[in-house]
Amino acid sequence: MTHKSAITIKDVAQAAGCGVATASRVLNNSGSASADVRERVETAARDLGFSFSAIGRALQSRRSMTIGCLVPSLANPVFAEAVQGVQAELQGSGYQLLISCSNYDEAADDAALEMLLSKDTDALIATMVAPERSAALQLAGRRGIPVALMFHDPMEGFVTSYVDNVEAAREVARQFARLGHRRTGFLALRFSTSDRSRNRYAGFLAECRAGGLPDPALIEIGEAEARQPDRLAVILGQHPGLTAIFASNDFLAIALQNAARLLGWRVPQDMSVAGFDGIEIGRLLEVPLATIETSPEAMGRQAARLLLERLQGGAPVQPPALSFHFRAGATLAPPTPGKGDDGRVAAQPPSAPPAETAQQG
Amino acid sequence: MTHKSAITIKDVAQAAGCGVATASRVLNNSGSASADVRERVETAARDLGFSFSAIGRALQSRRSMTIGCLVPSLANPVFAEAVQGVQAELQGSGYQLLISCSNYDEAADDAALEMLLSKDTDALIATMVAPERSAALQLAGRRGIPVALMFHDPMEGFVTSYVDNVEAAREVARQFARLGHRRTGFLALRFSTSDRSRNRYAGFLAECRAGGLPDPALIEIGEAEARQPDRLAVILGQHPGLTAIFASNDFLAIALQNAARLLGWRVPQDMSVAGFDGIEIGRLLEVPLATIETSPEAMGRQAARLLLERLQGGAPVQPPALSFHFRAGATLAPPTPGKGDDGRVAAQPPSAPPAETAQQG
DNA sequence: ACAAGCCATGGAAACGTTTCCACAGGCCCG
DNA sequence: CGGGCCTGTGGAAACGTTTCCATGGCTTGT
Repeated sequence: MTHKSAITIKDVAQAAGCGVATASRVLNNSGSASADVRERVETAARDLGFSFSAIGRALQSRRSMTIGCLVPSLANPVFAEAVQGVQAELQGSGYQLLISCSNYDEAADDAALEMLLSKDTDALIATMVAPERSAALQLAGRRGIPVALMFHDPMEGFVTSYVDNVEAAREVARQFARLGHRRTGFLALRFSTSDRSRNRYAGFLAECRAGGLPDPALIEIGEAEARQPDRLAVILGQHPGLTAIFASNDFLAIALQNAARLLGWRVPQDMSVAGFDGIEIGRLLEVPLATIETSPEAMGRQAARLLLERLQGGAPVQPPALSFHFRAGATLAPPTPGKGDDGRVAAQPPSAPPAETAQQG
Repeated sequence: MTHKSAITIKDVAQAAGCGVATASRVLNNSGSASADVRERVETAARDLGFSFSAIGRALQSRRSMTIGCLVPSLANPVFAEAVQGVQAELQGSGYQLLISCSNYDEAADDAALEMLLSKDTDALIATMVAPERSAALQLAGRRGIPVALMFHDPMEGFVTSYVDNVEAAREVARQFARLGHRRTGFLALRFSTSDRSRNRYAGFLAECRAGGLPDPALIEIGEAEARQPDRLAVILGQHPGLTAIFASNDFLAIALQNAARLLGWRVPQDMSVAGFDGIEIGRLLEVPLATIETSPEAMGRQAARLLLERLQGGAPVQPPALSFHFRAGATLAPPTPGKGDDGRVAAQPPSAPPAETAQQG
């Protein structure tokens, strides 16, 4: 108790007057032991305040009971929630979570993964800049370490927990089109380092084309513009003809509205906006945000479950994409005739009330 | 490479035709070795794809190079950012982060801490429901494991990284009073499990009294009310006389405005609102949120730094509280005369323009 | 009453690493 | 030319645990 530490099973065995093997059996409830010695060992362990050394155990069992988790950043609530989901699912399984962040840096990604691997993690969960190029990820696979990806589309050799960004983005495009929007834009943050962002654009673009609409404008911005409304406003001002913009995430969608306000544009009258992710605050705003609702928490849970199954000997099996859900919001309305656009009225004016939801998955 | 795994230093030594001791010395650049054998060992290690087993090392060195971190939940961006700060500060130190969440449950708190301890973590960072009652925390202290708290006020026997919630809340009360508000309220979520919430109320109450104002109404709500605007509106409707409400965090402040809207109250004309934390979205809203800005990221970084210093042999030293900053916002205005209140005009009408900021720490 | 089996038990090996120690050879200096 | 001292090297112990195996005593069935 008052000692520095270091009460090993050897101390317990000595205090109980038995061998370490016996003490181990008693404390693990494995093998047999007489009531007598069982009592002595348990008392000794309690009195000495003994607790197992996970390291000793790990060394002998070749399992660290640790799962490594790599995400771009915990400052992004989407990833934080996913990790929370992983954590929740791991509760009670005996596995602990070792986390690492890459800050959206591809080199850091690989380095962090290697670090986790060198820590003898029993399994890995990762969201990366470019999983398809990651040497460390390949290495993990070759070593037979179970790996689950999160947020990424299915990829040869790895299971993943994901939402179909392409399909979700198509849904947004359909909503825009149904309201009569023709000149649209896609506002992207971290386009080069996020396959999610790229997939959303790809889906949006594909559906616009499928609907006979002009290609959406791709507006790429950096961190700085995202958090400085005046700078974002300048960029937005360079795209005057757009009547609806799809932002690659909800935070961006809110920042976008702020920038629009600086330009004197009203949402949704002068410009419609849709986001992605479905963060809860979006629902509470004075003008509720139209967005694609997803559940990062469920994604984390699923990824963790996939790993646990494999750790228990199951075969890797790729589950279907998680469902998403279009959340209607007041940031979305038909374009004001004559404003910005080329003046043509939408081919299909919104006769039906806006669909509340679209399910997929 | 194609093997399951398990290339140990023994294999490297064998391949290089030397003893394991020599291989260890070469690979660690400790002790001496001839250029000849050095070359052979390095080649062998590279060819075999050898990497050290952290477990073997930990067992022998008695240091796991792992730091445990316990927070209530990663779904709360405040804690997620703090962990991100911890993570960032630990980068390059060689320490890895083992995280656990208690979901605001006191029993889970203690269990999780014990779990982390049993994993042989070299140090601990924790935010708990009740650190002063935690047996596991005491145990860690007795074992000589460096511990740093986060978000908690200084506490005998432990260093902590924190912001002075009492003082910050007093600042909010002063801002309210300066604008002429008299009948105020404090909206609290998780009052019983969060000393932060309680301290904020305590400071708010103290300053109201110091300013000769009536005691603020304490409005406690649960998770359910926080995320269902209609239910929150019902509760809010039971407190008709209040002209300004201080919400214990920004999310709550936004939900509160939503509820007010449902009641037909305008913010700030019918009711002023202030939050706490300073989340970024608050700045981007159409009606920017008045709040206390803090930096959870800095808190995490500081906590991590404290631990690293102690792990390098430094003595524990309690740093001063981190600074906070009152962020003015459009949710705050003088009360409309005659509305709700007892009709008396504030003793000190706001002659000076609202102070932009208040610094502390 | 004796063989066969079961139960309780402890010694020892193994896991992967670092480090202490011992040993051998070569060098310098007296 | 011999003693002391570095340098390079490898064997072995230690870290804390689990598990294999051997041992010895006891029970059970014939």
